[in-house]
Amino acid sequence: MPKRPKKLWLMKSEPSTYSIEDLARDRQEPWEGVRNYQARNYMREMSKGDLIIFYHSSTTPPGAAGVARVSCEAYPDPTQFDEKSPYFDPKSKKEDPRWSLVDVEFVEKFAQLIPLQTLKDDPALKGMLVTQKGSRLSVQPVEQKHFQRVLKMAGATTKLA
DNA sequence: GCCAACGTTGGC
DNA sequence: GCCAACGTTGGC
Repeated sequence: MPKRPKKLWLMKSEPSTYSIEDLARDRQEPWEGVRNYQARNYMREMSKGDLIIFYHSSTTPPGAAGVARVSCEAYPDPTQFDEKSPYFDPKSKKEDPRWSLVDVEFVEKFAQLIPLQTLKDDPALKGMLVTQKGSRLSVQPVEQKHFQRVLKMAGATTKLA
């Protein structure tokens, strides 16, 4: 198998639903419930080993909370077929599943959350999707220079390969 | 709680 | 295929 460079991502979660602390406890978690095609397509591009900035949204303040890692290739999200799940999708067919997910494993929790405003104020992060107004996408690609910069701001121990 | 920015749905 | 209505995300 040829090695390919790791891709880098940012994934948002409301900490009241699932936080970096929850992931630290669980070690690994299926990223259920993404119901946006663009976000789904990005998950389908992911490979085991890709690194993720774990972002806390809809909280005060929102911001980058830690680092996670993709732990498997995308597979069908089982909650789309579960009538009792809030993520149930009656239009999705078993033989042609509409929604995918990846499993995500804990890597590191930042000593301190890096607030969105701090990310926005840093000229080195100009162009990073999450700092742009109206960016609602819950799964986004991150450029290496931006990922590296966030790690540095956080004093993170994680190193890019 | 408000509302801007989008994505989705469905009538036509 | 257009687009109005509606729903959701997520910062503030």
